Amino acid sequence: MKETTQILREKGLKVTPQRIAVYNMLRSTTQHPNAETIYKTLEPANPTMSLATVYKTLDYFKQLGLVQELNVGEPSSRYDAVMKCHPHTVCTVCGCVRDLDMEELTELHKKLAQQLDFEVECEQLILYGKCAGCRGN
Amino acid sequence: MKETTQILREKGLKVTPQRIAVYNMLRSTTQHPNAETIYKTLEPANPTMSLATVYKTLDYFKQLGLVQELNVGEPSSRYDAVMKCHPHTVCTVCGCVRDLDMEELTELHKKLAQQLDFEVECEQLILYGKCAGCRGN
DNA sequence: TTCAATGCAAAAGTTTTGCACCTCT
DNA sequence: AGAGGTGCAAAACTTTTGCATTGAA
Repeated sequence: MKETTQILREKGLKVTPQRIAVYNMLRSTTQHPNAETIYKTLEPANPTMSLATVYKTLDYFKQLGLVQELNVGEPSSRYDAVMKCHPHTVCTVCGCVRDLDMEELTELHKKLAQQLDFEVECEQLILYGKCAGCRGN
Repeated sequence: MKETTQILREKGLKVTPQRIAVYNMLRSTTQHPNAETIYKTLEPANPTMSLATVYKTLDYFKQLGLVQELNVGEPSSRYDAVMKCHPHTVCTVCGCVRDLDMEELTELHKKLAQQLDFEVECEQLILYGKCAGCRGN
């Protein structure tokens, strides 16, 4: 996996501990955390970090194509370092968000969209329901 | 089309001019307005209406299954009186939100989700891109 | 050294809440 | 008459912004 430092530099960003921390966290989790969660997770190890910087950092990352923002209907946005448009599941009980990875969808949707006179740039499918864990209880 | 008054009554809601106005508006538009837009649209004809009431009304409607909330990544939520889970297109230029209606998707997604140990209750597909109008310019 | 990033605090925007008054039933 | 709804204002919450200080190059 490419060094975080190198990736930031390639995007023309100054490399700061805060930016490294945010990007590393997003790369190493599949949980799609929101800004608040990112802040609370990183704060113990980076005591000077501020929430405003997390927001500013996420905004830069988003504009430079390092992360994507994901809104599943909660009040706050989640963030994902996987840049490819892809479907998600959202558990209606615990709220967990998971990735799906299915090529089939993409092809089908593009074909369908062609019939609609709408030029698809990105697609997001969200399946709301109960995850395996919450169904068991 | 069923009377708005009757529908509200069946849900156990008191029938007020504000509730009638909000529900009628949502039923008669395909634009998926947000609370602010609903308020501004209705305010001229209902001068005493307040934004807080629009929010409270939408919240009741949502919980009683009269409308669904739709979040396409904007800061504010949009609302739709079509209750069936269905896909949308979002124009990245003008921001317009349109419904798609394609049965195919539902079937495919349910089949795919079965493989995932995830019980699908509702699905939302959002295609981001350029609408016909914005592509022309 | 210089320019950009950070952190703080204040502000902005959306949504919720408390409460006195009003209105539907 | 009574339960519940409305409107107003204040509050809550997420996100953005301004600015003085700090830090990367």
